Amino acid sequence: MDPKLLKPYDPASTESRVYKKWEESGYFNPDNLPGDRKEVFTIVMPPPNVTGILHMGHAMMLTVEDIIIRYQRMLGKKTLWIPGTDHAAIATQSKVEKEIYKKEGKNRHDLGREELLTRIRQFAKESHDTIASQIKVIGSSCDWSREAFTLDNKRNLAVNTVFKKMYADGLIYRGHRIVNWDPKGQTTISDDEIVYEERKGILYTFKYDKDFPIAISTTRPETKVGDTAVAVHPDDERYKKYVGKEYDVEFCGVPLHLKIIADKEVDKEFGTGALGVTPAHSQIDWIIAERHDLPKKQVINEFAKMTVGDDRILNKKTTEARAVIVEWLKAEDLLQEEKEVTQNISTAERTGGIVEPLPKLQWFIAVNKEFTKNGKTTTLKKITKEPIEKGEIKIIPDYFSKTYFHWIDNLNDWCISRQIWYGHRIPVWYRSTSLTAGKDDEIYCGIEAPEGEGWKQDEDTLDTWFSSALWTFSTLGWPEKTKDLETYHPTDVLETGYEIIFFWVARMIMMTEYNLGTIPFKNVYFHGTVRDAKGRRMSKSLGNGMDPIEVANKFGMDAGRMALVVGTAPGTDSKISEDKIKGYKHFANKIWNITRFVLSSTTDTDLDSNPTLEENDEKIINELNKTIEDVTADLDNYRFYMASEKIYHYIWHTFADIIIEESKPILSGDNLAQKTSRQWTLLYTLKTSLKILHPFMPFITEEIWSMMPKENETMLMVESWPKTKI
RNA sequence: GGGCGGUUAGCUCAGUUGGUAGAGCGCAACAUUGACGUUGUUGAUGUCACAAGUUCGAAUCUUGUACCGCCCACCA
Repeated sequence: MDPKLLKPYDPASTESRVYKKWEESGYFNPDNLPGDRKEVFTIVMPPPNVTGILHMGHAMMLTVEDIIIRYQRMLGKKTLWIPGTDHAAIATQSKVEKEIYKKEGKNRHDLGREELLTRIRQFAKESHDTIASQIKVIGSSCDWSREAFTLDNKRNLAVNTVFKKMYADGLIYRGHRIVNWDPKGQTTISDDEIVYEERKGILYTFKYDKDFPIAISTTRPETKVGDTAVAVHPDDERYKKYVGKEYDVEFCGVPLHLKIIADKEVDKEFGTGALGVTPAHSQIDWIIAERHDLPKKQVINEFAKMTVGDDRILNKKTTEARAVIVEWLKAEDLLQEEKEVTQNISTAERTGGIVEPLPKLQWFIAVNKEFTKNGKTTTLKKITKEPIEKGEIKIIPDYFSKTYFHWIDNLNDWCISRQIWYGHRIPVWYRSTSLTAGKDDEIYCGIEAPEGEGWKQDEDTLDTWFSSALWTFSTLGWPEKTKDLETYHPTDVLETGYEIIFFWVARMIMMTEYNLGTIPFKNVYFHGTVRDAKGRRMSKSLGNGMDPIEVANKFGMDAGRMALVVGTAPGTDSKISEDKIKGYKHFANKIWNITRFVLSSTTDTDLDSNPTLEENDEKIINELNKTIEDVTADLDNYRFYMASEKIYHYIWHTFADIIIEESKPILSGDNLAQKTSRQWTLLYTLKTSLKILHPFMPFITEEIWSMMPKENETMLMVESWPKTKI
């Protein structure tokens, strides 16, 4: 018997050694797997952001994916799990910018584009290395030889290829529209990057001028200097007589020309039933202005400061200008009412800055524009929705399909250009000819820079989710026609958190359907959010985060993995505590001791001998078979939380508490037939238990496997999943 | 405002096609030192949120109510 078994199990010294052994075996790479494997099984890892270190949520994701891939590998499939990381454009750049500012007092413009990018790349590399080592600590059996990064050369080729194709199809366009501007991050963001925060605000009701006939209500009086109309509902009897009339007023020193218009968008019941139209600083007002051909006057700039007026408000921040204008309204006796209201304020997800709607020339993806695919007219919206509707892609748990449809139905064009430097630069070049000096009248979109003089590339980069949307096929070598792409795509399951269903899952489906005409994955499995023992989100500010590495050091990653999986149903948030993890550390110890008992009492037993089994032992084997069947069905149906619990329960409360206990008198007795039968049964049960536990607790099971009398030449990770027949 | 979940033992949660409830932790008592004290045995605790309905039978299906959580949304 292995001398290590005489001491308590020590995960710290075991786990890294076992991982190295797996890596050296080459079995993470499907090309090296033993046997003839016809069926293929693929997972592409959701790439963690290179903004820092992994947290327990990542650990949960990696654990579930590793369970799936290890199970499928043991089923005899050719399994590929591609690891990777995400450049996370805005998140990474703003993090590095912040650090540089803190240490050196310099901003991005002090450094310049190239220098900042050099610094960010350095940071990203370090972060990547940390993440890669963490992924290994968790035990992930992924193929490092195929590792990808969303911003490496191959992925850049994929991004540019897609951009060019969509541009040619008219699905990517440049347009002057109201976008979500983040004054803090100095960039546009997409609708999905907005986080609404409920705050108290004041709804002011006032008249622009003593002689103006209608009072309006707003929470942002400072934007009113940009008003070009007042809109009322066409059926509103109170205001009908004013429609079509035009007025000139001076509003806090700013001359305004206001037209009274009728538009059905206006809610008669809200406020005074009249809406001051600020085309340049409100999404809906922009649309109304388009309908009525109103001028769009921008009065707020990229720094959220006023660009009009006299020194009372000019160059003041919007909030300061608001106070000035309210004072002015009071002084002029124009203010009729101040009412406290709760409102949802838009903030930028990454920086927390209050989003300022601004009109800007940006790049968009047209989700409602028709195009032809396989001879059929369709839209991006349709091809994103169909695979779920038709059941080609199954979502687990399925109630998320409803959320998915709801999002698609309300989807607007996706703003993809970002005014930051770290990311895929937009593959578009501009040139002005001598005839139209100063105006870019020539545009070129291509994978490489165009020939000829005077071309200047677009300064902007792409939304990080653009490159992530290509992930299942860009990681397999697309646009090249690689063997990998042919073999491993579509992938089998996308395992990720439900919070990125729109950001990522939907866009992957959209981009894969558009570019490849196929689904990116057959199943989507959503894990829940990992929360602390009190149910709070883990965060830096609360200081309640848990480092997976510390968990591994303190309890062993096997224990951490079990704690992350047992009792955590898909789509449901779960709580984790040190107590829970500790319980599974005890479980690891239990298995260790079971092994010690079994191996020390079966030194002469040969599993190949197939002795005639006693009735009791037949029963034991039957019960084991029942467990295998249950666990297999659970794994096939993505019920990892149940499979893990059943195995735990079987090993501890059946194998150890019942089988081993009742074996003691048999083993020390003198009925040889009974004893031989029981020894065989014990060894068989141990061996089989290790197999079914392996996907969940890979380290300790592989370690014990190497101590088994005959098995030490092979590796458990490539053993076959137990069959119920003996 | 719209949508989606949840409400089961002190705590955390299971309960896959309807057959009068389970696990882990915790708690209580007892045992025991040759697999394991990171142990074993035994035990207690639940009108399965509430109401109505379908059914021979409902934690499980239907409808409604209450509370909690989450997501979405251009009422200024």
